[in-house]
Amino acid sequence: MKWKTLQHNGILFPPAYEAHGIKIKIKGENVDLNLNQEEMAYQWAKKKDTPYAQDKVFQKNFTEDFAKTLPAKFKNISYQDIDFSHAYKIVDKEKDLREMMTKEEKKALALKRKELREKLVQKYGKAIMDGKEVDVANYMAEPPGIFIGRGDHPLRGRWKPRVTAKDVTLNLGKEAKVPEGNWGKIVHDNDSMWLAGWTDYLTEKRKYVWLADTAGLKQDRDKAKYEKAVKLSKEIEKIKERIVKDMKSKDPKISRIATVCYLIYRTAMRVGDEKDPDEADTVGATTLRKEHINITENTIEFDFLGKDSVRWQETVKAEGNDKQFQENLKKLIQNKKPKDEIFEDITSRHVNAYYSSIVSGLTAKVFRTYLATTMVKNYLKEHDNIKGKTPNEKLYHAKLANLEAAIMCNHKRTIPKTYEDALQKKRDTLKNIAKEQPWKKTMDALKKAEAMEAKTDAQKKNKAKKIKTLNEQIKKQKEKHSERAEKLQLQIDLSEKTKDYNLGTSLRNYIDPRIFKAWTNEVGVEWEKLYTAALQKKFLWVQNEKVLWSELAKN
DNA sequence: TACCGGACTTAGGAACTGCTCT
DNA sequence: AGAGCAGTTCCTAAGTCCGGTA
Repeated sequence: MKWKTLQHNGILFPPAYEAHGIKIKIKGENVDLNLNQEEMAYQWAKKKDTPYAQDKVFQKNFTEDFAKTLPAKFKNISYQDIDFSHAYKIVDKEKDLREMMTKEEKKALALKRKELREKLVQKYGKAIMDGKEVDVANYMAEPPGIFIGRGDHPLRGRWKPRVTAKDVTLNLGKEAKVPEGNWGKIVHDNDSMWLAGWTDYLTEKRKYVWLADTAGLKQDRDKAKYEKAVKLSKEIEKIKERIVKDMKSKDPKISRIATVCYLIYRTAMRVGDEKDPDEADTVGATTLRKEHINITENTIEFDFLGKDSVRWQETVKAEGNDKQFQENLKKLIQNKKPKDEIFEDITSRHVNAYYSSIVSGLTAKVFRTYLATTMVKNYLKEHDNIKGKTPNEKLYHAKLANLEAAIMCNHKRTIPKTYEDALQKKRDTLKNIAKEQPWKKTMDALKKAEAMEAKTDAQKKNKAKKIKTLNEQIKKQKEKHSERAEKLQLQIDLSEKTKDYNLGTSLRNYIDPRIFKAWTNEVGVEWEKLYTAALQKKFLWVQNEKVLWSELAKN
């Protein structure tokens, strides 16, 4: 049971589509559009300048769904048959109007948006769970639109229809007042955390409305996740021994399971669950195929598409226990074809059953938490001559630790289009800063003061005072100048190092926040400088933890 | 064991905000 | 003061894990 009482105001639906008077032609013939069809055309037009619009599968999928809504004679049209030029014109015009708006108009519009949002949050953004007010995360139903998957998703370009109240199930306490609306179903499932849910027409996946990270229930679970990783770290030697032993097992199935488990422990790879055929072809540890690995004399090379079709390229040097691992892999792929799964009949269930037989509650994903957290802890431990450094250097240092975790978890990002230009600009600015001498004027004043004639005691005193003040001023100016240069230099360095890595995901989901909490306390830098306002709220539970770096650093 | 589907966590990129530098 | 952009939040897709049923 997760709660006793639960009250909320249901969910909000996106506004109905407003007609723009879009006209289209199919094979040269004018075709009238109803509101739904026009909405589809409008959404397509909004995508026209993105790479999606050039994607053949995207075009074909959209055209098919669009054709389904049209008269029978258009059933078999192809993308090239449709003339969207009027829709494109309308979208361009809207964009122009937005850009032509004056500062004041933009500001007024932003303010209006903000006010509306605040009003809606008042009504839908709060729930009362067990007598306490808690924030709701996503209280709005997903708007209709063109499905954009990641990688080669077979459904990309298809139309995701509008969700209405009758599609939605609300989860409320028995005592709660049912919010007004034509809801599909009301349930009182106090074993669940969701407030509302519906099944997505297109993907046939269940969608949910959840509480925000700030809710007590969420905080407890987040802490429990990191506690699991702590438990794993305490038992890691035992686990490793068992896996290494079982990799040599005579029972081929046990050996296979142990080999996948070693892979996960060694690389922080995801376990790799079963997938639907109408999803992008991505893999994890248990679903790796022969074509994804290459074994050389003393390495194992991995190259495959993982979650979100992010490429995972890694070379594992086979040393120590890795030798057995390498041997097992070699044997496993021996008589297989490139498309064959390396671990054949092994699934995530086998892996998790095996792990939890060693440590209760242990599953594959805990390894990613454990490995990312350990990475950060060890990096900070090994680079501990930091206390005398500036706050900028300390934070830079923490971010390098964060980067280690991101690399471990393979949190890659596409390099931003403006990356090179932005970096060059920073380099140029740094060069200019080096040339600047903002203390020069003060220096001149100092020289003048020094040359000043002073006869009486009062004059001498006055002169000395002036010289002292100017010297102090110069010192301050120089400090400020060098700090500015230092800050920019560190920024440049970090942006080069994190070029294609995304630090946010590991910070949010994998690194035990108590590590950075203890470390920032230890070295005297603000914890808040590492975590955004939203993350500070997510990790509110950390505030009640007594964490000492000296204790954490012991193991 | 195979398969299905529900519940919950993790994920990258788009959209937006607000801060810094000129 | 205003532009430009870095940092942050939002969005929702895509995973993990597990219970249930045949």
